[in-house]
Amino acid sequence: MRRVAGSDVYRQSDDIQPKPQLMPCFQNEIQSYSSSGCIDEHLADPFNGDNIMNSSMSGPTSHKETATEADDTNAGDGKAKVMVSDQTGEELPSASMNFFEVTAREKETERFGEFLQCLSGNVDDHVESDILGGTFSGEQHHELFSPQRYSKESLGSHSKESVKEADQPHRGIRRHLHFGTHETASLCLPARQTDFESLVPPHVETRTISGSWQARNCSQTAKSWPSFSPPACESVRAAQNCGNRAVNSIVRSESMGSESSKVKKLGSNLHQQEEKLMSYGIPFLSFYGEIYSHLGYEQNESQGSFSYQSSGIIQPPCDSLHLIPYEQQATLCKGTMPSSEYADIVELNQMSPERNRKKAKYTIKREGCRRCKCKRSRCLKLYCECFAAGIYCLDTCSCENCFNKPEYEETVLDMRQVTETRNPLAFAPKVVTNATNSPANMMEKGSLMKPSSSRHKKGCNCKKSKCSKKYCECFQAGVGCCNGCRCEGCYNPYGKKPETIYRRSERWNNPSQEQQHSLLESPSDCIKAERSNQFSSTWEELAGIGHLTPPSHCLLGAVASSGSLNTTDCSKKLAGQLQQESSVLSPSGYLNWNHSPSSLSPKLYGREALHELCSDSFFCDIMEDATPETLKNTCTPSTEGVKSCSPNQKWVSPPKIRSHELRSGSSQRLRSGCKFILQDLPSFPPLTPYSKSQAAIHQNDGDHKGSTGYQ
DNA sequence: GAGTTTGAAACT
DNA sequence: CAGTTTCAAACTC
Repeated sequence: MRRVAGSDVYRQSDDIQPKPQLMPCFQNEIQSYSSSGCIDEHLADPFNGDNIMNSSMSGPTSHKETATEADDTNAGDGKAKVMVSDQTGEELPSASMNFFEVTAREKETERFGEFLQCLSGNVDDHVESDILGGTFSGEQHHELFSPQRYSKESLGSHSKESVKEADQPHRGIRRHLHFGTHETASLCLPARQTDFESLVPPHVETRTISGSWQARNCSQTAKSWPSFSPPACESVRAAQNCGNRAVNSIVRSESMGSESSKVKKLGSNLHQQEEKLMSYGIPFLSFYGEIYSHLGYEQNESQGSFSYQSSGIIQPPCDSLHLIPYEQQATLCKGTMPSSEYADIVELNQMSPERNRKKAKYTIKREGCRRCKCKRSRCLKLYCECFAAGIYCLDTCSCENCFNKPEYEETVLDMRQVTETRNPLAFAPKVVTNATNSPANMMEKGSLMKPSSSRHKKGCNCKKSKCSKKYCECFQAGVGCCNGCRCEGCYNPYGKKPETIYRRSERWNNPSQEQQHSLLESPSDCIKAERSNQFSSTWEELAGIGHLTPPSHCLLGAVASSGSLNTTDCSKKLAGQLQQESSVLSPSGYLNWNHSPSSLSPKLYGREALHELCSDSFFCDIMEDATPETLKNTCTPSTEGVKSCSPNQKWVSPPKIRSHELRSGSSQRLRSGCKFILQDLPSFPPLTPYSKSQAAIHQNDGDHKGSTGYQ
């Protein structure tokens, strides 16, 4: 019997019923200002119920109808029940929604004025007074520690609070800043986007913020929402987006036009305020990031450069889709080119003029219509490109019964959690990129943006497409197939799957390994043996460092990569060594960290995750070219040129480690793995200055000792 | 635009 | 963990 369409979604998430949230989203506003070109519109535009409904219920799907219905209802009694029906006509549990009432709207407008005031220089007053004054009440404290509740309240009950707090002018903002102040102490950034959204009054769309949940999550430690590595943090995809930007720059420059100066101005102001906020540990990134990304785009695209001019606090938005405003998601999504659209562009440059034209037409066509078209998944499963990418669906999507919208934030978050429970790396970047790519490498194989050493994290499993069509994830991502792929008859133009597994094993330069492999009869045996050997350890040992900030994450990754170490002791030793090495690798203390901190939450990462993270493609193939010369010269014996453990190799590791490694047949592989992890994890934008980060780590260590951090 | 193919994701 | 089903994108016509 055929299952009722979409029923699984509800089965899975009985508690995850769509929870329409009425707070209009800033992101939508950004989206609209971009098109209209003026952010001031939002500031000046008084509360507009229609807008709210339209924005919160926007979408090409049935929600629009729902919105209309709700709006009508709203006109009657100020409340609306949104009945969301799925395809089968089955009525979803409705969510009763309290809409903002007129007085509340006015107050919210006032609050937004305060918000703006904060942005223009008074933020620290609020924060400081709270910090110094110790104004945490028990209730507030509870709220701070109850993201779930807070999240609901921040939206569902926001209107009530608006009224209730109407005569407490600063409370709204201050209360939310408490979050930040508290975090200053605990370094637990808000676990929900709504926490930060709450900084923005309801009539200001926070969709930019909420839509970039991944952005904020990137700034979070592992304690917070676990899912973030979305393409948001997907450096490769971001790189593709950079490519997209090149294509879309004209569009954007036209759409933004003279308004860019306003955005710049606001961005500048925000930058200043962010620095203040950041000094208190308040995550201002999301909001700022959106603005900044606008600036970045404009600046760099006009210069024809893909590089970003960092503020010094935030790394190039180019590195992460999450920093791309919702509007720009739309723009990008017009060519969302999840993976290889950019490759199409690259391809354009290489093709004959005639084919170029044809391809260009194709690309443009795709740019105009690209987004998901989900019908049954409600955009809450990985089938959905948007969901999988960690972004909300846009109006440009053609999906039906879409719940991947800011107004269903909790549903989305819950589903992400469910998805991550199933596969902790579900939202991790599908393509891992060598962080050390030189421009030359970037140009290699005709790929402008796609480093030659990029590999699909998991590898494809193509049977019929020969990896030469977009059915193939590797091809789609514009990367070559690797040993991690299980494809058959690979003909990936970006790089065929290496012929034998054994050849790869030689790279480990481990005599014992080679010997071991020589005993294996088939490639599959090699795979199994190698994998089991490589990844026999688990991350349980590492549970204590899951919430550490990048440098420690690096260590975590490095240790994790040392899968062949089977004893905790060894891991500890290695950790010690790696800690030293890490300082070499990244003087700044910011090691490239590709996966979201939350994604690396030890609780979620078991053997499987480790296995996946350290998949062959992730590990083996890139290793050679992933290692920078400095490392090769110092502690990397794992080049082709060094077939075995050379006594002449100069190791930078402490003698005790070396002695251990000399005893260990997998020492070199370990090192290689470690280096690889350290190097290849895509850049994770340092969200705070190093000094702050270090202080944070220090503080965090104290605060979180004995805690796995993740909840 | 409809129908088919394909392979990932989800499910059993 | 393997086999099956579901799903949506990619592709073809």
